Amino acid sequence: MTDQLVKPLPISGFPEWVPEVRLVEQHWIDAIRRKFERYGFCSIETPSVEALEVLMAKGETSKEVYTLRRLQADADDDSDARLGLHFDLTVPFARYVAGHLNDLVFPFKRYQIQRVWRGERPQEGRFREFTQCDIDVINPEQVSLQFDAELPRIVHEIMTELDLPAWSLYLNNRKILQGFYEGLGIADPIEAIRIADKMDKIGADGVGELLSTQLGLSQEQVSACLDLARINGGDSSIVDAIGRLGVKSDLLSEGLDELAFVLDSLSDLPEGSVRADMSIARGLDYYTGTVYEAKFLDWPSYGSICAGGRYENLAGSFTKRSLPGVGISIGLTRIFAKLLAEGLLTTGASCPTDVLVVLPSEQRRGDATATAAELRGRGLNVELYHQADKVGKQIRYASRKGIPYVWFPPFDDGKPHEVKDLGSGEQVVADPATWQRD
RNA sequence: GUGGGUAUAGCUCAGUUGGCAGAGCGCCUGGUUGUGGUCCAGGAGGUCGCCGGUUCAAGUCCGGUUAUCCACCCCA
Repeated sequence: MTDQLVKPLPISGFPEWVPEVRLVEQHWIDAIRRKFERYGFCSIETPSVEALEVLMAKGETSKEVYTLRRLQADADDDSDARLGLHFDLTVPFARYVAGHLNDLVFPFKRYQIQRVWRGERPQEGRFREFTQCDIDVINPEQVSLQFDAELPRIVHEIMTELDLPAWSLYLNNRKILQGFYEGLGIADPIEAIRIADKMDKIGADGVGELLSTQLGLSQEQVSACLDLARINGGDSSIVDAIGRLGVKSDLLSEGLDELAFVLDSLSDLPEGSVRADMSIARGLDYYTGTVYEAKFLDWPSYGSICAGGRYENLAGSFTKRSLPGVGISIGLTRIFAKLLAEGLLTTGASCPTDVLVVLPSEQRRGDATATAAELRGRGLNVELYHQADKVGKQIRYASRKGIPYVWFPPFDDGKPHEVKDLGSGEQVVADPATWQRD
């Protein structure tokens, strides 16, 4: 027992915002949601926890999963022990689809905006709790390649609407990488892909070094890999460039066809917003075709602000039906936090209130309450100042919260209502039944 | 998990070779009568992260511990 104060420290990696910042974040979420719905994606929400075996179904991410346990659980009670907080929205989505096969209409297009948790060391742009905005399309047997192009288009429209600093969406296709590496006779293409993905981090020399020391590749193989990784461009002409490297495999040409299709489909987007880049691989091993990764141009090492790709059978662990899909995720928290840190967010009011109704005196409370109610009835967000403080203090309250208008009910019988515009300082006679804000 | 930095007021930080705890911003009050922002005056607010050691004396030096930040790993 103690009556000492607990320091109200924020928890590292678990961001929270002051009201005026949160208001901006809510507007972002609204904009993202509207755009997802504009393309016909429907919303689902899955529980924050999944069975550990679901979370572990793909990849070995066990170390970053937070597990659930009651503080006072009996020693022999492990009923919750098999639950973990989800670390992304794709795996829960796959489980959801597999579990609701009979209730869903396919191709199933869903969006999901939820928090996820990862037990990693927090850093700039790296959080332990953050919000992802996912869209995925999933369909039995096959998903049209059109979706591979539609998803980046949606993301492009959202990022444009949010007016983000310069960014680019990088595109690749796992089939190209895997086919190319197999065509080179590399035994472990998956591991080679993983190493190649570090290109922007450790550079071509570093990647070459790892490829030769860890995978034992020959000098020719290494230089071929690096030649491939160096190829990038905004249109399908890069397909020819890759072809000129002289490696042949069926998988490779399949990947090249797909990539060319996606690039051609997006050719109307502004120059540079979508680029193919052979050094992009994505760490997650369930991607099998198109992969996406977006970054800020000014802060390339900040990490990806958006990522996704195509997977042939993500739900394979949950059902025998073949359920390929393609999806993309916007890293809302990562993007938002960066803009906040760079001072690039324009914040306004800290509350949604349009009008503060002044309480002139305790005797006038009835009038003031009625005035507030009338304004609310006309669709305005209105709060009544509940203490008969000095008028200056009441105005100051409105001013500090960013409330644009202060309403003065009559201070004496027979006097008119007045409304003050805090932006201009102007104060005019007004009728609560007809007043319109500018 | 590995390596390095930091820890002083609500926030951002100063604090000399060890000698009584500071600034800016923010907050509260006042500058008469029914009006915010600017300006002026006043005020509140700190076991100097925590535990131990050296010393007449520790925010300052030493050891430990915790938190935090950065890099690695990995990723939105």
